[in-house]
Amino acid sequence: MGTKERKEREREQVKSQILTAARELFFALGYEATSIRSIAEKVEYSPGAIYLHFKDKDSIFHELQIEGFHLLNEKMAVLLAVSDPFERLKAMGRVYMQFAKDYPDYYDLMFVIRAPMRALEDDEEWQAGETAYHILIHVVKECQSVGYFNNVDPETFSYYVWATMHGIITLGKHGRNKVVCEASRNFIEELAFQEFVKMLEKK
Amino acid sequence: MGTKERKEREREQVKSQILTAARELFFALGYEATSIRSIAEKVEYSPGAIYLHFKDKDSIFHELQIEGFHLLNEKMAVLLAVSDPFERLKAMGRVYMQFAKDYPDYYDLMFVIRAPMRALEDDEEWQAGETAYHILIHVVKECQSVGYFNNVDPETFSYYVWATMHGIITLGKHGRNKVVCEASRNFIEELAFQEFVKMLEKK
DNA sequence: TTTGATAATTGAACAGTGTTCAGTAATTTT
DNA sequence: AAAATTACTGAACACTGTTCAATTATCAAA
Repeated sequence: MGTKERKEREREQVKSQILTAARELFFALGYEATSIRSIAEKVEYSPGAIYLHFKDKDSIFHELQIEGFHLLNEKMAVLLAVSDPFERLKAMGRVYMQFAKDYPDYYDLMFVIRAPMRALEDDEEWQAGETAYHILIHVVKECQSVGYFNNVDPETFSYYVWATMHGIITLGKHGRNKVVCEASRNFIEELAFQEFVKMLEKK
Repeated sequence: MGTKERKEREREQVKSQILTAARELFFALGYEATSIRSIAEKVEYSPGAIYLHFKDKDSIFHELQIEGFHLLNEKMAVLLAVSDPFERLKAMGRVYMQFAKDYPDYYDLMFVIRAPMRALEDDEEWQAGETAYHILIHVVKECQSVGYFNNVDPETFSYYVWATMHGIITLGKHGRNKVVCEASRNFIEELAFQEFVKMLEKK
């Protein structure tokens, strides 16, 4: 009697439907504006039914967050094609920036929005989130082995590199600074990135 | 017949009371958790009365945001005591970082939270927000005049410097990355800042 | 096939949010 | 004292996330 297995499958399917609806609404309306009720309506269930598959709103977006990390890791795969360590580091910056530009909502969920992060404490799934950072540390170490970044702790330096990229990505995005108008944002971010690369080259 | 002036004064006073209540609640509970109703209760008015003095919730926090900018500008005053341009630039970074640490809620309101920023579009009061950035550009130019940062556009470079500081400040704060646990956050941010300073020194 | 148990689903309710507005109360002017 | 102006209230609206008793559907055993 494989009815139990089938039920299990059906449950997974419903859960996946909810997740799909949540994803679409999230990309269209953002985190705050995506309500449980709107998700429920999209999958044609009652609001209460959502809570049969997810503990709360956060845990829905936690899954989307994990998706984001996996997607970022996939994007990082192109780095394998770059053999020179420093070139690879630069390419990594490019990929990271492009990811933030292509999926601003994922980026917010992963690195800006406070709420859903709680959910991934003491969680092995966080490995997905760690990976990119570990790759960064690895690449930095490789750079050191070919003469870059001497007399520097690779972990600290990696964190600094990450922070810089994060700053370039988020400074103009949130709280439109007027200093940089919407139109020229991409441009100045690109320039800031190039500035950063120039700095790295001289080390 | 100074009744009109008195009424005006009374209105200002009530507005200031509301602002004070909002500020206290905001620092105690954060932006989201500070409700119009809780503000109203604190000043012993009905919720509707708030809207006699402020257009909406955003415009209340807009005023607090301006406060934050003014406070930051005040903190920047110590820079006048530093004569060497590069030392002044470093001190500016320190002040900015300390401000973010001392008043994290102000910082969020000013540079992270999306919502209240809308309110200060086409607003002369934004000058308060511009000031610090203009000081930064000025200091960078001074640094250039004594041999630092050659062959670099000062505005772009300033933006890059700002973005780096912003990144160092915000990366660990939002979405506790687990990569850096709560306890060691201050430490790694300090190290990242020092790393940045080292980079700048070599330019 | 009917019964009893189990699982799935609902929809109303709770306590909260920002915001509006008709109605009331206080104040000032005539 | 009456009229006009201003200040203020509090109920209501349309939302939010979340819970839970009641209902319905599904399935295993008799």
